[in-house]
Amino acid sequence: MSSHLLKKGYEPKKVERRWYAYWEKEGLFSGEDVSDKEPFSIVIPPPNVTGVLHMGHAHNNTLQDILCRYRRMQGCNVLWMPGTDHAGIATQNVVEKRLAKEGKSRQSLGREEFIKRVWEWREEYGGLIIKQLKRLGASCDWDRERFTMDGGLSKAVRTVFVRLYEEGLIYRGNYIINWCPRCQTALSDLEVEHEDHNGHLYYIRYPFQKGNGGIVVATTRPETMLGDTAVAVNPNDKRYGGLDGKTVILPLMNRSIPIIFDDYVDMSFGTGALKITPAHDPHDFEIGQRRNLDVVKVIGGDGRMNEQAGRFQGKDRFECREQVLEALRDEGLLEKVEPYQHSVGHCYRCRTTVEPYLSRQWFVRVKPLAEEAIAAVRTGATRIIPDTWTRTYYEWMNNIRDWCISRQIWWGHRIPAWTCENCHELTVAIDPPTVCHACKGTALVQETDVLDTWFSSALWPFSTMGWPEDTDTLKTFYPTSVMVTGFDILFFWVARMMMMGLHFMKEVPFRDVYIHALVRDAEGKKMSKSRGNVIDPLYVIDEFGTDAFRFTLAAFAAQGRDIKLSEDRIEGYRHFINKLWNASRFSLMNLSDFEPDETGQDARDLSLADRWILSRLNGVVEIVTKSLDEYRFNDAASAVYQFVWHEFCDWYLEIIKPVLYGPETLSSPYVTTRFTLWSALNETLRLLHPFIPFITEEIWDKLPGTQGSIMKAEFPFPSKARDDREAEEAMKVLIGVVSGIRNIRGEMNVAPSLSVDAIVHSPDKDVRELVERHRDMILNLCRLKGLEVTPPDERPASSATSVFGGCTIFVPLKGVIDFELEQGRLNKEIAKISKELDGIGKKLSNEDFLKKAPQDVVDKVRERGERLAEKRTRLHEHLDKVSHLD
RNA sequence: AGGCACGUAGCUCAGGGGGAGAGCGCUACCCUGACACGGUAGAAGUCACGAGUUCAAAUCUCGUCGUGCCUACCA
Repeated sequence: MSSHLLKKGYEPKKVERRWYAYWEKEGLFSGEDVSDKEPFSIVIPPPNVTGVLHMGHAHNNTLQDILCRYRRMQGCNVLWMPGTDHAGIATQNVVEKRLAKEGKSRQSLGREEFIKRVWEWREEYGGLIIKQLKRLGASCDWDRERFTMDGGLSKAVRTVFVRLYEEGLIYRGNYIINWCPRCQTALSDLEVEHEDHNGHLYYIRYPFQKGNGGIVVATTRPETMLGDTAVAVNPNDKRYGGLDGKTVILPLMNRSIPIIFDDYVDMSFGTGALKITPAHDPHDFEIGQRRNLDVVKVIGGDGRMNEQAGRFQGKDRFECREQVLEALRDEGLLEKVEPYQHSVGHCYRCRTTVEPYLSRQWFVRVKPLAEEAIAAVRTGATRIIPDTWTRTYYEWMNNIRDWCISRQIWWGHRIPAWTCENCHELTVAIDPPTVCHACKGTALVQETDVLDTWFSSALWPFSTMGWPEDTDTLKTFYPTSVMVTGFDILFFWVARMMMMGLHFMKEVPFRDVYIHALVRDAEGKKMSKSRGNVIDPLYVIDEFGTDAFRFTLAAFAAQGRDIKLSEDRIEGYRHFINKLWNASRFSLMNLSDFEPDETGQDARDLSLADRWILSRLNGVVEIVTKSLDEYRFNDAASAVYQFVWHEFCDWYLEIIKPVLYGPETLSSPYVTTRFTLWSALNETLRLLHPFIPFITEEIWDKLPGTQGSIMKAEFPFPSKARDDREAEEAMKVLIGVVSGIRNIRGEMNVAPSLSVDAIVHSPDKDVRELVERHRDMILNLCRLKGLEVTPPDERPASSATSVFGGCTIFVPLKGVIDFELEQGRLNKEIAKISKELDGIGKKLSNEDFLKKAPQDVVDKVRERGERLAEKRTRLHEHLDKVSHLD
C-alpha cells in the first residue's frame, strides 16, 4: 500500500494552471453548431473591456460555470458565449486619462486618431478580465470570444438601427435629456443616479411689470431663472385670480415674461407659483411646448453659463447660483431661503451633477417593443427567477419612457445617418450611402454621435451568434437557455434584450432569467473602492484556491438574499476542500492496485455500510440535481457538503477502515468494500465537479479506472432503484447505538484511551441480530472491548445508560462511575422528553385535534408520544437505581 | 411619496401550517496509522413585536417597530 498518490496538502495553484490549460487544449469548452445533442446555451453578461474582475463578476460567472459544466456532463451540447463590452463612456474616459499624462487630449488628436488609440489600448489591456475569468475556471467557448465593436456585431447594430428607423421606432428630435457636463454627452434616464441632497428652497420675487408688488416663486435652482420665460399658477388658485394676461419683470435680466395658468402647478407647493424654464427642466419644457413659450438656454454643454445669461456668462453653473442669489439679495428680491431636501441626479460614470438639457438627440420609441416584452413574461415564454423580480420587471416596462440612444462621445457605434448638405434630409443606411435618398445629392455628412453602449448590448444574445446572417449557431443555440445576471442591470440590459430579441428574432432571447444577489462585505455594505472594503477575487484565489472560493459563492447563493462575504467564510470552505482532498488521499492509498473490472459486478455481496453509502449518495444526487435545475445553488452545495463530510468521511470511511487495514485482501468484504469505496468516490467527484472543477479533475486523474477528463464523464443521475431504505433504516439504528455509547463516554468523562464494555438490551429480535451482526463495527467505532446483546434483562450494575429507539444501552463503569454525574445526565434527558410529552399530551387530549387533523398526523403524534413515554419510563427506572446506591 | 425584500442560536443564514436546522464560533476531552484546515461529545433560540385565521402558526393574513434596496417629473 503506497501513500505517494496524493501529496499531503492540496496545492491549488499548480493544479489549477495545469488543468485549465489541458481543458483549453483539448477543446472541452467548445459548443457544436450542429449536433444531435440537446442544446444548452448561455451568453455571458459581457464585462466592460476596461474592467478588472470584481466579486460581482466572480459570483456571476461561477454560477454560470456551474450550470454549464453540469449540463455538459449531462450530455448537453453546451455553448457558453464569452466576450466583452466596449463600454463607451468608461473606455473613452480611461484612454483620455492616459492621453492627459502625455499632455494630449482627444480633441488635439482628432477623432480618427483617438479611435485608433482606443483600439490600441484595447489590444494591450482589454483582455485582462478574460484572463481573470479563466482563473475562475470559467468554461467559456473562448474561440468564439466577441467584442461589441467587432465587425459582425457592428453590422448587427447598424441593421437594427436602420430597421427601427424605417419602422418609425427611432426618431430624432429636440427634447430635454440628461446631460453630463463633464462627459459632455447625453445620458439615458437609467444612467442617472439620484441621491438625496440637502439643498435649499429659494423664494424669489418677480415684480409685476405694471403696478406694485409681484409674484413670489420658489425654486431649488435659482441660476435657471435667467432662462425663465413664464411664471405659472394653477387656474383654481384664488390667490392669483385676476392675474391673467399680466406680466412680470424677470429680475436680473429685465425681461418681461407672462403669467400663465396651468393645471400642472401644485397649489400646495411653495407659493403656488412656478417659474418656467423650458430649456432646463423637463416639465417646464412640456408646458412651454403646450403654451408656445420662448425657450432660452442659459447653460452650455460644459456646465457654464452662456451668452444668454447676460452678465453671468462664463460662470460655472454652481458659482452662478451663488452670484444670482447675491444679486437678488442686493435688489431685495430674495424673500426667504428654506432648507430643503430633494434628490439630485448624478452621472453614473463620473458622479457629476447631471443637467436637464435641451438638445437634439436620437430616441427609441420603446412602448411597442415593451408590450411584446411584457407579454413574453406574462405567457411564460421567459421565466424570471426568483419570481419576485417579475413584478419589478412589469412595473418598469409599464412605465417605460423613450430611450435616448445618442451619445456625444467618439468611442462607440457611430449612428448610421447622413445629412445631405444640399436638402438637409437624413439618409439612414447600413452601409455608407453615396447619394441622398431625397435629392440624390452627393454631399453627405455622417452623424457624429455614437450609440448608447447598451444599444449594442441589447443585441448580444443574437449578434454574438452571427445575426443578421442566418447561422447554424443561431439555429442551434437561440433562444439561450438562461441569462444569469444581477438585478442591477435588469432594466439596463435584460429588459432591453427582451425587447430587441423579440422584435428581431421573433423569439425571446432566453427561456429563464436567473437574477442573483449582490456580493457585499461582511457587514452587508456594498463593496466599493471608495469605502475600501473590496475583497479582490484574485487575492482570494491566490490565498484559498479557486475551488474553495467557488464553493463559498455557491454555498451562499441563496435566492433573494445578498451574500455577505468575508475571508473567514472562504477559509471555512477551504477546509472542506482539504477534507475532500484527504478523504480522496485515503481512498487512493487503499485503491492503488484496484481495477474496477476485476470485481464481478453480479457477485458483489455488499455490506450494510456499502449499501447505505450508495443509497445516501443516490439521495444527494437527487437533491443536487433538483436544486441545480431550480437554480438553488446553495441547497445543492450544502447537500453535497453534508454528504461528503458527515456521511462519507465521518461514517463510511471510519467503518471500512478495519476491512481495508485487515490482512485478508482476498476476502469478499475486502473486494466489495474497495469496489464500493471506488464507486462512491468516483460518483462523488462527478457530482462535485461543476462546483469545484480543479480538485475533482486532479483526483479523478489519479483515481484508477477513469479515462480522460472528468468534464467528459457523466453527471450522476438519481434512480429509485438505488434507494435502499432497508439499509438506511438499519444504519440509523447502528448509528444511534454508536452515538449512544459515545455520548456516555463523552459525558461520563471516560478517557478516550480506555476500552470499556457495552451491553445493548432490545426486545426486538431483528434489532438484536442487526447489532450482533455489526458488533465489530460498533466495537471499533466506540473503542469497546466487549459488546453483549440481549433481550431486556436484569440491569447491569454500576452502569451509565442511554436509550435509543428500542434499545437500552449500558456502559458498566465499575469503580469509575460518578453517580451524581449520571443522575444529572439522566435528569436532563428526562426533562427534555417531559417537555415534549407535555405538548403531545395537550394535543392528544384536544377533541378538535383528534376530529379535524388528518389521521396520519394524529397517528404520528400518538406514536411519537408512546415512544417518548416509553423512553422516559426506562430512563426513570435507571435514575431510580442510580439514586439508590448501585 | 410609492414599491419590494428581510428581522430564526454569539455571527452568517437555510427552512416555510403538525417533532426548531446547518456552517462558523464557543466549551470539554483527544496529535487514534486520510485530514489538528482534524476527531468525539456538549452548551446555546419567546423563530422582532401585537392581533387574527386554524384542531394546530416560526411558517398564512393584517398591523406595529426595525433594517436594507429599488422606483419617482415633489418646482
